[in-house]
Amino acid sequence: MKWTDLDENWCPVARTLSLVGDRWTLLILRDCFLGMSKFDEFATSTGATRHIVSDRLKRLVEAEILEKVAYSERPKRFEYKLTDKGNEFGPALMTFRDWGKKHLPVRRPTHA
Amino acid sequence: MKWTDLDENWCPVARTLSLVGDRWTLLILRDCFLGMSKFDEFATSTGATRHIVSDRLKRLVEAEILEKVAYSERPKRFEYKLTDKGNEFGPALMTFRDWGKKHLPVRRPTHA
DNA sequence: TCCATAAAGTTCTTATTTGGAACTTGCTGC
DNA sequence: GCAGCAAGTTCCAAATAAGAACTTTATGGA
Repeated sequence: MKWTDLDENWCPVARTLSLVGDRWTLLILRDCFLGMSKFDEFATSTGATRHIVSDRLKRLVEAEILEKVAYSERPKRFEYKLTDKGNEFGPALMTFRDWGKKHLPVRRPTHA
Repeated sequence: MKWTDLDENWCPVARTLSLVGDRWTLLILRDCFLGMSKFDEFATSTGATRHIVSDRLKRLVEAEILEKVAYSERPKRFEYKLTDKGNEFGPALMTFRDWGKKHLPVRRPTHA
């Protein structure tokens, strides 16, 4: 079964997962909430390959979770901004954050 | 980059994703909250292959999100129960559910 | 002029994960 | 002793992801 097949599933959790249910997508969204908006920022911050970043941003724009807006003509440069729909996903990431903070503490500190 | 490399990441969202950040894992957890507990229930309900179900359950048990308990000796049969740690993940699934209900309505009704 | 750098992607090849189906094991009941 | 169930495992083919290099459009020097 392909995960895009979940998009008409009876369960709203499954439908949500069909769209954002993979780690790279969710990490990119986290970065959006941290204020990032550019392609290379996402690539560097998440550690995903440029290929993946490209693919996931495309999906997110298609789903109207992000909006692609030009911040420079010549050379054409774009940034990605959360739409209202995207912003409303914030609480979900906060539950992930809280659960992670409580149940998955870091053993060895990471230096920034 | 492999997603298990995220488990010591500075970001609690990333650490959470390293553990549960894929659609099958999250669907299995959804099923647990719906009261399911057996291998075949997960396989049927999620549509994941038995291979995947086996792998994900192993991970979840290892992470102490689920607990594998025998409900029958001879033949040995097991069920998977949410631990306290697992139960506390409930709010995350609820935010997914709520977001899905609001932003991803089903177009054509699925007949149960 | 020529070279370096930057952003935002795309392309390529190789490795890893999935998908799908069949097989296994230990028992129960007919 | 054959069929069926539950809980997996094994196998191979197909899909996805990883990693690095390349492209395009433009700016800032030396």
